[in-house]
Parts: sequence; structure tokens; C-alpha cells
Amino acid sequence: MSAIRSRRAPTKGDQREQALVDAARAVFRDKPISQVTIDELAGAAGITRSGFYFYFESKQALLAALVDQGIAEADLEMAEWLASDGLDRDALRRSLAAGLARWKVDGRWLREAFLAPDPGPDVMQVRDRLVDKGCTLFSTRIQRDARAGLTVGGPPALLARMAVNLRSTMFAEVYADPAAFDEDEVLDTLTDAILRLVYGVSPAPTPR
Amino acid sequence: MSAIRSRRAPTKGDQREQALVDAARAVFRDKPISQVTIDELAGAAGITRSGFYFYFESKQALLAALVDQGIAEADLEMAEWLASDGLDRDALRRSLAAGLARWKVDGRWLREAFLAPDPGPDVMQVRDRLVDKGCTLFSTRIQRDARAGLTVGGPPALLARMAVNLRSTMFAEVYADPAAFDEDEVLDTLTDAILRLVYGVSPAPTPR
DNA sequence: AAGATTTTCAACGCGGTGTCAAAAGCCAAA
DNA sequence: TTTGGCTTTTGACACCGCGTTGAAAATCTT
Repeated sequence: MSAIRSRRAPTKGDQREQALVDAARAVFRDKPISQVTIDELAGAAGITRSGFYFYFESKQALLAALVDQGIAEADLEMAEWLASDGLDRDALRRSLAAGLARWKVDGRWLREAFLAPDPGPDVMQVRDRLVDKGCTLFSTRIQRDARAGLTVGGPPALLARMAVNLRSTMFAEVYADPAAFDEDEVLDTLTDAILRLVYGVSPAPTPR
Repeated sequence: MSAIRSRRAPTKGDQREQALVDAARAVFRDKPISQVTIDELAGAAGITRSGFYFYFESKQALLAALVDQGIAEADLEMAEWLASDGLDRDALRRSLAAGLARWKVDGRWLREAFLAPDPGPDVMQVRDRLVDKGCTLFSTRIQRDARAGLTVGGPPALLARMAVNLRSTMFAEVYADPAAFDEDEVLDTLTDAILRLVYGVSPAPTPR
């Protein structure tokens, strides 16, 4: 990938590389990734098609880099909830809301990265790393609550995975067809769903 | 699609068409659909590449036909649970088990059909039809139970969608990496998860 | 057996991919 | 300033898979 080449200085080339990632983020918003041509990506970053290959070996590799940069953002989103304890409904809802907001903007490539069947080896690697990380964090939070006697039981790793999957798929659906959903309703229901999934109960929503 | 042409007799051509669908089902088991070439599909059905276009206009169209034939099977799977009432844990678990068994075999194209971001317009149409149907059936069952005071509340349509998504994504994950999961554990947890999602509680599992 | 219809195939052009070797730009040491 | 070694950029090329076309072959009608 790019990690091998890019050592030392922020040379001209590194800027271009970043420009490509940024360009991709923008271009991927407009049309299905499978329909985006390398020529297009290169053009958006101001270089020719064959120049592209100097920086990435394929469209997938570029997508992988893009996803890789998304880690930090995703971490921030769930941070509040992960740091809290027990059934902090409001914290969870806020975290979910942040996630949905991001999906509404970058849903196209998020979907490709996290839901697509075979996004190529490059993306796969990054995807697995990210998903594992997210699930692990969630899972340890569940275990912590389990020790406090708050949860309803069940294997924490699986429950975490289900919660994460539930989250992404619903976000993806909202992205795909925003008109079909009432966002607040989705967030409320999703919050309750996750709480019930893990703790068996969902506290009465605080009046909004 | 194919519906226009195929009226009347099961002519030679109709057999070939079915042969293509069957061939596809088999070929799709072996490798990612995006890597399957039309030439390969045609060859597996005993015709040349250009012959393929006499029957389907694209790989996606063929996939759509394949998915279309899968309706009946999917319906059978969930029939028992949908016909039952309230928290029939065993019925739900059996229905889920049947689904998982099918995904373990045909997960490749099921995933492509139900989880892929943009599987082309042909598949999209069939997919939406099927998903809607599944969600609606589930949703009416929830409403029925809601009237009986069994559920915990929340918009039935959304809950149904979540349950269906939860199901497919977990099945997909098991298909993708069977070694990483204990099937029984997945089924138990998934059963409880859905029950908690809709009814707020999951009854103690009947001893196995 | 003649015509009409259905099915098969070989050949073509198109568009996107990935590779390569040569050219151009850059920078630092002599 | 010139030189030599790097990084970056480019145009040309071969390849592969797609979808079309038009005509030949097989099959079905009477």
C-alpha cells in the first residue's frame, strides 16, 4: 500500500496522495463506486490516469486509504457512549445521532467499505481491523456492565457484533432512502433496540 | 426480463434458460460474483458467451432471476414462526436455523442480492420486493402481538426491519467466516435478541 | 417440404485496466 | 553551474470483458 513508500518528508508526492484521498471522498458521494473510473479519480486530483498508479495500485487501495482515515472520526462518535456506564440512554442516543449524521454524508463509501460482499483484499483488511476494534470496545463495555449485574446475559462478543451490525445496516438504509424514514424515530427505536438487546430493558425516554 | 418471452411451451430455449440459472447458482458458490465472467456462466450452461445474451441481458439480470426463484424457499423458512403467536421461542429458533442452513450454502449470492450496495437495477427491484414482503409479514405479526399486549412498543415497521437486518447480517458473517462462530450460539443469541427486540423479554430457553 | 420461428455463433468495436520505458522536474553535492 | 541521482508525470501499448450485429443453423409449423 502507501505505507512503504511514504517515509520521511511531506514531499510533493505525499500532498498528491492526500489530494487523491480527498478527491475520492468527494467523487464517491456522487455515484456508485463501481461506476467511478480511475480516470475520474485522477482527474479530480489533477493528474492523469496513469499517474494514479504511482500512488495507489487500484481503486480499492485508494478506498482502503480513505476508510483508514475514517477511523479517528468513527472513534470520536462512539466515544461518549463507550466511556459511560450502564444504561445511559441519552449518551447512546447522542453517539448514534453522530454516526447517522456521518452516514448521511459519506454513506456511499461507508456502505461499500462495511457492507459490501467483496470489496477486494485491501479494503477487507482495513474493514476487519476497524470492525474488530469497534466490536471489542463495545464488548468490553458489555462485560463491565455484566459484572455489575446490569446485563441480561448472552455472549458479549456476539451481542456487540449484533449491535454494531444493527447500527450500520439501519444507517445504510436511511442513507439509501432518506425519504422513507423519520430520522428521530429511527434513532429512538435504534437506541431502545440496542438497550433491550444488551440489558433487556429500555428506560423510559427522557422527554424531548 | 424473461417473463415476456417465456409463454406457452417449455421449449428448448426455456430449458437452456433454466440451465443458466442453475449453472449460475453453482458457479456463484465458488467465487465472488464480481469475478465471475459471462463467458464462464455461459460455458457452465453449455453455450457460448454471445449465446448468453439471447436469454439474459446481463449478469445482473441472471442474478435477479436466480433471486426470484429463491422466494419460495425463503418463504418456507419463516413460515412456521410467522404462523405462530407471541413468544414461541422454539418456532423462531427453528425458522432461523433453516435460514442459516440456506445461507451456509448459497451465502455468496444471497449476500450479493440482499446486502450489496448497488447490485444493479434488476436485482434492486427483486430485492426490494422481497425485503418489503418479508418486513411486512413480520410487521403484521408484531402488530397482532401488540394488540394482545405482548410487545414492548415501538413502530412495528422499524422493528421488523431491524429484526430482518439483524438476521441477514449475522447469517452473512457466519457464511463469510464459519470458523469464527459457534452456530448454535449464534442461533440462540439471535433468537433471544429478536425476542428482546420485539417483546422486551426472552423466555428461558427450553433445555436442549 | 416450404416457410416461419427460435436458437447459436463468430466477428467486431468499445471502454476501462494495468504496465512500461522514456521524459520532465527536483534537489543536493561537487 | 553543472552534474548525477532521486521522484514524479506522461503517452503509448496490450489486455480483458462487455454488449451488439448479422447471418447461419436448428427447430417447429402447416
